[in-house]
Amino acid sequence: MLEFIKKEIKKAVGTEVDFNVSASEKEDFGHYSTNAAFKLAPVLKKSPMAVAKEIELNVKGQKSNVFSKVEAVAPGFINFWLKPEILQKELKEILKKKNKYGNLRSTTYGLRAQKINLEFVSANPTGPLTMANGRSGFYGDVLANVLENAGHKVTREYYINDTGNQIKLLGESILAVAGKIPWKEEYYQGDYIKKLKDKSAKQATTILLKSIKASLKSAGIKHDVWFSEEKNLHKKGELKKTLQFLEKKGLVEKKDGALWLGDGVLIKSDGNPTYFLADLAYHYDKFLKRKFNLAIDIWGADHHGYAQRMKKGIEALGVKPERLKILITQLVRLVSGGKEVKMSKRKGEFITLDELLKEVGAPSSAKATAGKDAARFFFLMHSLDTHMDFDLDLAKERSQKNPVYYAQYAYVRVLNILKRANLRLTTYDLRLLKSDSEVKLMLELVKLPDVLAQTAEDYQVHRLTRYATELAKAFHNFYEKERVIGFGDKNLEQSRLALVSATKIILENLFDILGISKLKKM
RNA sequence: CUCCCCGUAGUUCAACGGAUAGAACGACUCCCUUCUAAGGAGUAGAUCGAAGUUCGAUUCUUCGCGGGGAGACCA
Repeated sequence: MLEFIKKEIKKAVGTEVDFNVSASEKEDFGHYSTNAAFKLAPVLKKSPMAVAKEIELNVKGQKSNVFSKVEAVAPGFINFWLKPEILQKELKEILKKKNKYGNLRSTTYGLRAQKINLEFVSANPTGPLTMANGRSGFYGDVLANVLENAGHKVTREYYINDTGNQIKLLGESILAVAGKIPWKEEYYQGDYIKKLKDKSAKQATTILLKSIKASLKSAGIKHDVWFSEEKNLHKKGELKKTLQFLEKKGLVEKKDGALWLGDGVLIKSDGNPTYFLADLAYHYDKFLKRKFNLAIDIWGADHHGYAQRMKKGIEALGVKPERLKILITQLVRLVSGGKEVKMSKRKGEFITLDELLKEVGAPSSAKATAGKDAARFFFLMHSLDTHMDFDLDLAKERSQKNPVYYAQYAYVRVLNILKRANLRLTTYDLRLLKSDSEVKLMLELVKLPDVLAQTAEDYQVHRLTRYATELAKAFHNFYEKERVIGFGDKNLEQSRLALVSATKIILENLFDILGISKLKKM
């Protein structure tokens, strides 16, 4: 819809200039508004208001005018009201395309389909998944959905660091907890280590990885590829190959008995490879062997300092650094009783993802997965840059008020109406839909493609949860104001049923992308 | 010491450089003989400070103040 309106306005603007169109938040500002006059004013050396007036006149003079009202407003905004036919036509489009509405593959958004590798979670198999892993897990899962919906080919990947120092430590920790070797400060603690007694490091890794997979499954987070550092890189000699590749290019230096690439060590003076080299080999694999156009890595803020080195590293591999996008998620702080509780994986002090899902679940619900939706929505509401404060007690208390239920309840209401209705969507006349709440609902419904397109561009996934709340609000409002079934007017009833059907479609498409359950009853 | 992120209603968070800064929860008023009140209508309530750029700054720049995170031959 935005693109469509922009095109219309562009005709009236004439001059080539970059401007914005956005859906208005207030009724006074029309359905949509633009800042085109502000952008054009310096070019024409006129005041924004004068330019706005001119554009207003041009729009009004157009033959195929799609607006019922155009208004230039001080200091230079132009507000647009869509003709009802335009909205009605779009509503028909929803009813026709059904679950394909919002799918950008077939639209004019002009996105070039890319082969994308999205790597997320990738927690070391040295302990259970924590709730912080949940944050990047939910985010990555939904981002993948959004990118796929935009027509990209997405591989969801989990990189398993199943070799190296931390695995060695894990093995020693198990022995130390059992009293077989002396204790060291850096060892892992926690009950789960005790349960692993008599297991070798390798066995323990396998067991822990299994539990990680189980946690992700119950959280509804999907991965396509489980990439083992040990099997897919070390055993295949990929580190050596990558090192040779860099040496051939003359980029590797020897200093203090170690091999360096820039300011990063590739091979330690004891002859062992570093994580950096393994990571380079991994990205060599992503870009040069598997030929992804774009790799998106989601990392925790505790690794952000490493991003710069990684970018330089892949540049050394001959890959343009823009092809690697590193998204940093800020850490989740755990708060209890107003005080921060330090989480430490090593010390075994953390809240696992499993615990979170269990605690946040609504007690009234019989469904075991109830917490899944609440936790997912909670994390997805926040931008990745927020330093979230998470109070488990508060979360438990508030979980019943989680906005996810607000959205799901709207869906339940939709289903109830349709269940009771004698629905024959052949006789409806959308022109009958002109009350305030009906128009507002329509305006929300048609936003879906815009919201999805923007998110596929800027990765701001939290926009989707906001949209879900706004859409639900528009529907609840409509539900309250207008009766759909059995109020006497059969024609209007059919028209409203069409509107409700369209709402069902949009909610379903949105829930699918968010990974939220489509509850039939609440 | 250097670098990165953050600072917005009582609380948790939104706001491509745009209009009267939005939601949710909490507080306070109202609304269930009608498709589930897990709902609706309404009230009160906020940009850390100081300069600068701009027609316009929560947003950009600089400097403070406060919080979080980095700065290994760990991963």
